[in-house]
Amino acid sequence: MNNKLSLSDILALDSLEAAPQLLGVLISRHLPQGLLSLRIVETEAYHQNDPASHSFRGITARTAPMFETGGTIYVYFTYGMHYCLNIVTGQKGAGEAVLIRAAEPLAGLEIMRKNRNTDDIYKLANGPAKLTQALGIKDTKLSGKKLNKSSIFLSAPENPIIAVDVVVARRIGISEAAQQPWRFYIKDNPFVSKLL
DNA sequence: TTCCCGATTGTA
DNA sequence: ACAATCGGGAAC
Repeated sequence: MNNKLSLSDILALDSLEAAPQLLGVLISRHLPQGLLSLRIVETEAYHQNDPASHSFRGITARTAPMFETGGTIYVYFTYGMHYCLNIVTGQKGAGEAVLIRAAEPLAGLEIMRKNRNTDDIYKLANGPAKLTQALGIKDTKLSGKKLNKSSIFLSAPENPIIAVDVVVARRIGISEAAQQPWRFYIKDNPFVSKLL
């Protein structure tokens, strides 16, 4: 792994390569109430040749953003009540994305506490739908928008994650048949979604 | 048009 | 362990 890659370089990678590289990267959102910022600590890779991926069956109205160029945002609605945020990676037409599963809150804590209705900092964004709640994402309007050209943007970390601190694990919430070790998280980080 | 189920979370 | 809750996509 190479931590000298720029963000745009990372977004151009295959999702399996990009997912671990996105650990430690800062994700932020500008809201009228203020700036929210978090450090990504857990990701999962999805790609077109992957039965568990929404892109597996091709382009639809919902999944079209997954087939856009790296840096596009893909937001989907699930379980009748939750939204999850993905960062599309790779080339246009590839159908790849990285699900942001958990992050460490850095700025805008009071706004996130209000959005999540909890004071526990460890529970603000330790799950994909908790993260979107913390960020105030309540619909799929951001899906198809570009990072850094919308309210959501990424920025390089001051202290990049080193490869030895990245743990590889099975994805969560995926049927057994499609299980693959395509989840990545920062070792011993207390803001990850689960301890397995 | 009908039916099944999910890249989850909070509560019992 | 399980209900909540509804849109997407496959099947009819």
